[in-house]
This record gives sequence, structure tokens and C-alpha cells, in this order.
Amino acid sequence: MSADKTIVFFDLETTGLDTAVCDIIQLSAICGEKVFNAYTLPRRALTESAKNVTGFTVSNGCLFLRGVPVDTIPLFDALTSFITFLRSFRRPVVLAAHSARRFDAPVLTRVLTQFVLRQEFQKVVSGFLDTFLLSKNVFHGLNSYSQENLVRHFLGKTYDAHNAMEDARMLQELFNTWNPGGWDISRFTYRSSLAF
DNA sequence: TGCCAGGCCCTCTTTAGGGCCTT
Repeated sequence: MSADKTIVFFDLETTGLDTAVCDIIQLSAICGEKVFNAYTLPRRALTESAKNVTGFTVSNGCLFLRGVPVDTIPLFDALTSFITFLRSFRRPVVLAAHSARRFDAPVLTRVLTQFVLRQEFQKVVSGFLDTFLLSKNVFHGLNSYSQENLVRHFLGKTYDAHNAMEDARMLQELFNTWNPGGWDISRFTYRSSLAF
């Protein structure tokens, strides 16, 4: 990774695993001490599996996290605020997520396109770094490359997995511990202009 | 009725199948 790029770690919680249709519920990101977090009310129902994994539920038009009401903002506002957050780094940003290529990037770029924000986004984000593919190729012989297992293995701790803010925070900590070289980062970084 | 998908990687492979990883 060249020195003129900033890596921002991010995570999404969504209504399900189908990247073609799922809605974003939580969007979180972190870079150093700078954090971003937004909750949005999904337009479609959560799958039972997503309810169990994330703890989110929707009732009477309100979002709840493990039964506690959560303040939400419109998805468009969350996306524009996110772009403003990314622009604050004043240099090209690489967005890193665990399984970014398979999951987070396709979902994020789909909704950005829906709200005609894709071009604005691409002005500040040069690519997506997939830490799942990176870890699997750099650290051989592990039983599992799930983020939860990697945090247990490399950091020796458990955490509130499937909360986007905590997932992003732990991913940054993992990455700083790995301290991968520029070649490995480049190998698993994908241009954000490409359709996923 | 079924209970959500799918790209990548591995191998008991390549005329294929199964598990991982994300919610």
C-alpha cells in the first residue's frame, strides 16, 4: 500500500446474506481514533438467521437492538455522512472489511448506485481490501478464518461480534497486529469502480 | 414447497462437489 492511501476499516449489519436484495441496518467504520456509526431502519424484513446473529428486530416502525430502541437515520443520510467521513481523510481511502469482496463491497456499492452516490463515493474510495482473503493466504494452517476466530487466535480475546462498530474496531486491531506488507495488501485490494 | 446466496478454494479435481465466510 502506498503511503498516500488511508485504510479505513468498516462493517455492515444487514437484513440477510443475499447481497442482491438485503438492506443495511448498521454501517460502522474506524481509522485510528476516528469513528463513524449509523443505524438505519431496513425496508425489508430481517431473515430469522439475521435476527439471531445480529440481535436486531423491527417493531412498529422502530429498530431495536436486543430489545433496546436504537436511533435511526434515513439510509441516504447515512451514506452521505459516510462519504463526508471518508472525505475528511483528504487522501484516497481503501475500505477494509472481512469478506469485503464477497459481501460488504457488493452491498455497499449496490445501495450507493440506487441513491446515485456511486460517483461521489468513488472520488474518495479507491478500493476494497478483503481481510478474509488476505488472512487465508498469509497465515496458513488455521482451523477457521472467521473474524471471531482470528481475534481469538491473534489477540487472545472475545468480543461483541456482529455489532458493526465492534467488528470494525477489532478488524483494525487485528490488522495492526498482522502489519502486512504492501504486496499482500495490494494482492487483496479490489478497485471500487468494478462491479462486484 | 422451501426457508433465502455465491465466489473462492481445496481435493478423494478438471465430465465435480462440498465447505467456508459474510448477515
